[in-house]
Amino acid sequence: MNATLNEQMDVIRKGTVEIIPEEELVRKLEHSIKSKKPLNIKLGCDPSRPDLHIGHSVVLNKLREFQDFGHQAILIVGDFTGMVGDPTGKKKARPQLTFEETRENGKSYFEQAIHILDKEKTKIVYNSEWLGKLDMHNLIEILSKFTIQRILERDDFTNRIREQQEVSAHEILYPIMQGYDSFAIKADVELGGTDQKFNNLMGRDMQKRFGQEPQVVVLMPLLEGTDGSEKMSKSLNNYIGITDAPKDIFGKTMSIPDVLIYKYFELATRLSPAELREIKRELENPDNNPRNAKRKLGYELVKLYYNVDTAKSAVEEFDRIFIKKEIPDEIEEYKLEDSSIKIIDLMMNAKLADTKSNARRLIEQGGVSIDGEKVEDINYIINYENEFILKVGKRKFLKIIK
RNA sequence: GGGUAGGUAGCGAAGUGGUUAAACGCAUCAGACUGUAAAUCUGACGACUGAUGUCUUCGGAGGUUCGAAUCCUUCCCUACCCA
Repeated sequence: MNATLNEQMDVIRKGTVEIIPEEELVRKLEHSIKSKKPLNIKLGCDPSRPDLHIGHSVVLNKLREFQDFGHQAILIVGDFTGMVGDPTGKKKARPQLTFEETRENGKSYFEQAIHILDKEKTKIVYNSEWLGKLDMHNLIEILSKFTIQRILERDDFTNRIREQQEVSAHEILYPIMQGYDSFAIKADVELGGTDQKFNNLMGRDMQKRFGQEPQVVVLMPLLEGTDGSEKMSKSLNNYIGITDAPKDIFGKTMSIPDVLIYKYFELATRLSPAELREIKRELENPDNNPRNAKRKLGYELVKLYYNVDTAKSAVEEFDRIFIKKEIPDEIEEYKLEDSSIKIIDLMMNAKLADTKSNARRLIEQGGVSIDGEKVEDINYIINYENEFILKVGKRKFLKIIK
């Protein structure tokens, strides 16, 4: 807790879309510094999808930054909402989770999140602890403080009503419940993606109406996935998982479009504002190859989720394969059963192609080579003499042994 | 319960009796180029087959027809509207 107000604000402001309202945050921080009391930083997490990717990391990184300044991180697992089954959005109603599942998912979320967060300074709570205890009287008391108009202001609801899509009655309770969470844990700050704006503001309202000092809402941008256009998500397969293998984290990073490089630096790494300014300057200089910036980005990400050495070897490996076009130093081995086999069958057996047509296609298109020599003949029969390297496409290597 | 619109390959979406394994877009994969697994360009993209070719697909099941994703019957499912 030694950082000054300006130091804290400089870091906290980094990458945010909106801080509502910023003056209040300043005031809270001032007070916290003076009284040496940490702020309660709230982050709600969805209990249904436990696979974290760097899209989730945007908000977690921000939380970590707060922690590093000595503040108290509180992860709220929305198990109560999870048990009800959240139908929000256009997708089908989410499956209702059992109590055990919500605990399991919460645990799994936590285990992944501590790759980013400071374990010692992270509190994890389940909102059923308080929501499950409310009775009808309490609910009526809460509801009486809000109007339907206010709740329907949420874009999502307005749009769906206009488009004549259904809005379930209990859905309007979700913002209320989330807002109540803020009250229950006395949140000073709530973090969220821009899509959470309404819900997070609801927390402010709730606290005000119950006579508590309202939280400040810190909104982070949504991060586009490796395809460069859609929001990162597992279902679109454009994600970089925080538990992905180092070479995958690095490789996927190298495949993001150039325009996203800075955004990733800003949101997915925890570089300091000064370091970010340096990156920005380098990117703006046309003499610099953006590849190098991206290489550094990949390095930073691997370092974040593994360590410096792993990050270094990921870079070296990449250079070797894609810049020098050599072969990687560790190649998976495949044990050959027969001493003579058709190339197509070998590709099938080794799972380098899912169908024979596909294997044939790869050969026809010149994507297959043996020890660096392109295979031209679809019917090529391999007579095994010595171990050799089979390469399919740009990045699939297999050492064939016997 | 009634009405309407639909269910086509990974997704989106054409096609409404015959060169239709099925346009097009996206995604994917390969190649070229490059500054990278970026961008751009080219190609492939149901399965099997060395090639010619063969076989199985258009929600399910039946049927009409020389011939159906396209017509008929029936069943299932989805969306919206009315009650």
